[in-house]
Amino acid sequence: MPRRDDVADLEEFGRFAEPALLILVSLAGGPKHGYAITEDIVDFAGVRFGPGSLYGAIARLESRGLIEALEAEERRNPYQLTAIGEQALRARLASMQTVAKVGQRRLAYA
Amino acid sequence: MPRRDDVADLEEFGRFAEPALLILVSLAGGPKHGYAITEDIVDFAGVRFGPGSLYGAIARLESRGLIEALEAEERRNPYQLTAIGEQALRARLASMQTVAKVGQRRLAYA
DNA sequence: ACACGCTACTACGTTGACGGTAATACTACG
DNA sequence: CGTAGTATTACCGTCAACGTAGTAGCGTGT
Repeated sequence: MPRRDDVADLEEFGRFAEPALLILVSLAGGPKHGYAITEDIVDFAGVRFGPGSLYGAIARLESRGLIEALEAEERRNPYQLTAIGEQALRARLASMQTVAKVGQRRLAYA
Repeated sequence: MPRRDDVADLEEFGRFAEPALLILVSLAGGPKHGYAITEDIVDFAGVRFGPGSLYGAIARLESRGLIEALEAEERRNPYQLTAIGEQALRARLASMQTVAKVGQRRLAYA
């Protein structure tokens, strides 16, 4: 039962996909390789990244030590969260929720 | 220019300030001019934007019809959310919370 | 045996959002 | 009258985001 992105038009202001964050969230569910991450993100966020966005973001996350490569099997390059990456994700999600709550409270009184 | 690998900077890995979103949240609390928006964002998000980030983002938001200029008083250029901007913000905050919840649930089982 | 789609990437090029610095100008305070 | 705060415009470099194209193995049907 696929829930299509019917609000995609509204989401479409600017670049707001935030590949890096979504990749971290995906890896929070366990190690995955690139393609599996893409599919996972489609499932939980309704956004599909092209290879350019995906592997670009993965490379940046790795160079910053937020994720790390596991041993490659066949053509697959699996990655997992590092301890730093997990901490960073936790902090990031918390501040996201704070902002979201502030915004929603303000919208309620508007 | 304090660029270049500040790895353990958990609060901001990469560019994650998202001026546009924070400006919309700020304006959800009522019309404001640029400087007031900056100070408001410092209060509720703990982030201070330089003029380049702020007025750049404002210009983009206006050209996309998410915010609109009010009559200027003295040197101040106040802005307010448009109906589209409000809808967009609502949708955006909702999807942010969804992602945040998925992430936190996954981290809990890790 | 061949085409087709799915998997899983690599390589490359563009662009514009982001964020910094500098400059401007007005006001208020001691 | 210098300094701090207010409020903005102008300018510019950088890199994340994102698209497109190409490569290549595997499986399934016809």
